[in-house]
Amino acid sequence: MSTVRVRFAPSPTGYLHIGGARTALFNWLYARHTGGTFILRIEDTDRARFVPGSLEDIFTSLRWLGLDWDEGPEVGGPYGPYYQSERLPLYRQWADWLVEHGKAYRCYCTPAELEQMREEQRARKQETTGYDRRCRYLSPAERAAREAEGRSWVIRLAVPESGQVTFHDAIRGDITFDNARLQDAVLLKSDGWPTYHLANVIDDHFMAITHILRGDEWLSSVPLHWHLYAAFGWEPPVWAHLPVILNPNGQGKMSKREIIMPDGLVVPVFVHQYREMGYLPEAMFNFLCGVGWSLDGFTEIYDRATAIAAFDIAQVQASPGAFPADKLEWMNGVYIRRLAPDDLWERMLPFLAQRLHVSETRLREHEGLRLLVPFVQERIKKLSEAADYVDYLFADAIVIPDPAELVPAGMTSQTMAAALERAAQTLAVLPTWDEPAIEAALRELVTALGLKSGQLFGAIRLAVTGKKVSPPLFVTLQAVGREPVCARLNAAVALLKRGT
RNA sequence: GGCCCAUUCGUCUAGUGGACUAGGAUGUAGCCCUCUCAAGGCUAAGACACGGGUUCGAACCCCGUAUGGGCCGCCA
Repeated sequence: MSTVRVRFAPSPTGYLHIGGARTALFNWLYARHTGGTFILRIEDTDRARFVPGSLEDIFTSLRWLGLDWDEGPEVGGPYGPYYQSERLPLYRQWADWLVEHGKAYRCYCTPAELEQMREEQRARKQETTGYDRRCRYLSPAERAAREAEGRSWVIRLAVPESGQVTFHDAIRGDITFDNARLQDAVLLKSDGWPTYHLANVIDDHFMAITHILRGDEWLSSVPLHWHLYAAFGWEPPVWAHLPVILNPNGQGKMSKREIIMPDGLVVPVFVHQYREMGYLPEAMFNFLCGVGWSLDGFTEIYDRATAIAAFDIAQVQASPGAFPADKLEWMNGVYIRRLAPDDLWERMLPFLAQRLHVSETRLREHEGLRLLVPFVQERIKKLSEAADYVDYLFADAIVIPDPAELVPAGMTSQTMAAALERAAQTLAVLPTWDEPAIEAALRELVTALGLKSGQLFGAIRLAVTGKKVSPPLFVTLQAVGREPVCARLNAAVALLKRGT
């Protein structure tokens, strides 16, 4: 029994996309499930579309998700090199082999000629468009003439012009195509570099790939690949075409750039963007598993080991699905709440430092901040949101744009000013400055003044934090500290008195 | 336009001929809790695209229609 060997084969033409990450994940899951090998191969045959930095991004994003590769860049392996740009002689050798054996041929058409041909086909409204094989049946003399002219050429595969090809897809079952619809695809470009089709088939063969799990957009090129394997006399691997991920609104393949939803919500498409927004890698991993696959139909939260144990290609969804952005939001919140407070603290620090413009060192020394972490934890869905719940800790003074908001229904500026004054006086002389003492004192004050707790507490919250929403009040006051609390309360009192 | 793939609550999905009065999750709405917002608990509405077959019996098998998606490059 041969061991499973799967690969993720991105091209460095952009940052790691959510769709690519899901493809990588399913390959990785299958490898880990079967005890097989997960290979990373870089398909850098399109020099024109190379994007600087994309390679590094692919590596760091994969590692961030915990998708470690057993063979490939930076780790090596017995089937290298793992960059296609370093395997050029192989492709040329086998392309020539195909020509020598009559399976492929040199085509001397220029891009301009091909464009003109397509133009004519469109004008005629021809049913089948594409290369008309004009160079396939050149006589030896014609061929020699073109060679003598020194014309550049590409190598095209000579696919059968009739008959059918039927192949098996591990997710969709048997699929049949008519050969008549196939193109004599270019295998080797005029610059001597291979196209995807050639390089992919040769590498998969020589890297002993057993299963190809890739995006659905490749399904229609399987017949071509099938004929390539046949021409070489090689055994094809098992194909499994993963459903494409659609935009969150279900319309169209997920964009290559960020998506703006009708309600203004921005949905990023690159893995690094999610990392930067404060999504947890374990949440992202769990979430991605659920796009096109389901553990058991009812368990939503599960770890890597559970996913690995249960993963099965045959259970992968065949139909395309929208990117469930709202579910990711929820799931990240679940993972944040599950974190040990110390763990969350460490992960939050870089985000806080960036948003609050305060050094991590100073953040670490801030006892009040540390005190609020558990309360922030159950309120945020992304690490980047934490700053919104603690920024007032680092403010010199609180700005209350609208003093009227300090005064709830049933109260006046005067009564509230008096109440806040009493609160400040009470808190100023509390024997101890901690949450139970603060709560006891303020609840007592509420009773003494004949108020509802919400009336007073809401005003104190606004006066001290500048916000209507914050972590629970008493621990928030403790975190802010006695001096600033009293100062801010008194500032609010002054504001109210000035307003009347 | 041609070819190929797909079609279960708004969305992600369970379901592989009888256990389906179609399950879970998210989202939405309501209630409880409550100092705000969350979290948590409870409840509600919400789907087998349509039409034909096959079968004692169909979400599940077959055909057609519709709809969605993918591909038709010297891109991957």
